[in-house]
Amino acid sequence: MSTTPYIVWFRLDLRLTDNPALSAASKAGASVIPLFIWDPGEEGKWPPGAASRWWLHQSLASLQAELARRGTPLVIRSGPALETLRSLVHESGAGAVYWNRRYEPALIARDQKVKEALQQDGMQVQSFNGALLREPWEIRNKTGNPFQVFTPFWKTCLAGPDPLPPLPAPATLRPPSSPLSSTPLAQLGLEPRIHWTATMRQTWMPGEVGAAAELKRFLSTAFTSYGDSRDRPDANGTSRLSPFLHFGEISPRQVFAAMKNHAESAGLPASEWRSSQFHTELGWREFAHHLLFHFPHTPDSPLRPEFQRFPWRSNPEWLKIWQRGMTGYPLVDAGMRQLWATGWMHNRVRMVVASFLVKNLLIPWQDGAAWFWDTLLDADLASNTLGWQWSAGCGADAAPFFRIFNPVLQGEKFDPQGDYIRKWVPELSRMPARWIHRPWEAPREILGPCKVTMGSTYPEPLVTLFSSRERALDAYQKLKTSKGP
DNA sequence: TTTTGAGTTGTTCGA
DNA sequence: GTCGAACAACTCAAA
Repeated sequence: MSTTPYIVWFRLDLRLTDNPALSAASKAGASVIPLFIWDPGEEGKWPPGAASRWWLHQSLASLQAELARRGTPLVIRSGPALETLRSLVHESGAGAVYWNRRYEPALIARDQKVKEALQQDGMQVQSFNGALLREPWEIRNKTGNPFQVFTPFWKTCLAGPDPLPPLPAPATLRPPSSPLSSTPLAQLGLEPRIHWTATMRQTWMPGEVGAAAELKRFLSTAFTSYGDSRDRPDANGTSRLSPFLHFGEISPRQVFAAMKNHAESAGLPASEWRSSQFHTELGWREFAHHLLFHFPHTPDSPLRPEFQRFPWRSNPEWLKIWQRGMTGYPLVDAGMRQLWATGWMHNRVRMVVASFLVKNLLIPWQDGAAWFWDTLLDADLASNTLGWQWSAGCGADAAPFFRIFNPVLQGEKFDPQGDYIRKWVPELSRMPARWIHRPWEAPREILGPCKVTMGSTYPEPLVTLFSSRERALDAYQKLKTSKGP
């Protein structure tokens, strides 16, 4: 064992269980100094948005409490990472810095610089994989290139050995001999000044404990009703693990292992649970990171270069109407309002609102991605980029451009009773299921008693589905026929 | 080496 | 009402 303390630099791995950097440091160091550094400026164009900052605050509070319980207080500092690390090394006499990797392009570059500089200082520096089942550089197709199609990518991932079982939380953490100063969490200013987080507080319990509870809740349905109910925004059928996974309050290895155990104890054959729809969702998370790593320009630019020429039409007014959930299409509006109120939106509805923005309104997908980035609690650069490029048809293995969701049909199919609409668009709550997804077509004798006046209590549709669809297909046609750089 | 078939999440149209 | 075809283009792997 070393005679110096080891710094564990916490980033998007805010947990004690299955934390490779923490486990390694607690074995090797004389003591462990858990550190969190707040410097959003180092995250390039993608510092955490308002919703993410709220979650981060709660999650840090939870980590702080867990570490305090073990007698090893979390050190919180703000400022440039390298400078902060160097001064903490100076104060504490630490001999090593360990962390778990991040995959955002700006942070890969930052971490590389930090690593080299600290090594030149004579520090031992080591990074670990705490966020993915497979590292992006491990997976290649037969020609040695990164995959751009999901199915062969995931098949290749699964062909390798199973991920190692999750690490237990270190049994004991030895605190440094003298206390180190720490910035009070509140001073980071992560929580919004205006108080709009009441619903989020009721909906979520950020932190490692909350993550474990959410996983436990979900497991009982993961192999039975998930396949049927995951598409139903009117039911609580999804895993809701995305924010916990993003902040690393639970690792994909833990989820993988829990699913495996649960399936085996239920006597489910491996072939069956490995092809279960939720298991595949873990694959999409991996695929998103794979793509971001190999194609680092994709948060801003389309993966398919010809889409640079696509005739998007920026429209700040329409964008605002979409953001506020006032498009006149109930499913779109319900989704956008759910997002605003809770920091989360059902996956099926995310696809519908994205399709509506980029296809029916022809607004650049980057505008939608930016809004999701600011408002989603689970905002994740890899997943957000994949999702929007998939929706816009300009990404890897993307939806064909002509696949344009019809929000009315999607509503009638996946929210047949209209319960999701009633919850998030209360001005339509009296509408019968027959008309709730198409109120502008409802006869007067229905609207009246339901206290709905189109254009007054609820907006008229912003565009007509038919003509906006034609316009999108026409724009796409032009893209195909125009040849250019 | 070349060819072939399949590929997360849909809609519309016409038979 | 139901059903298949059309709606693109390209990646990837298997034949």
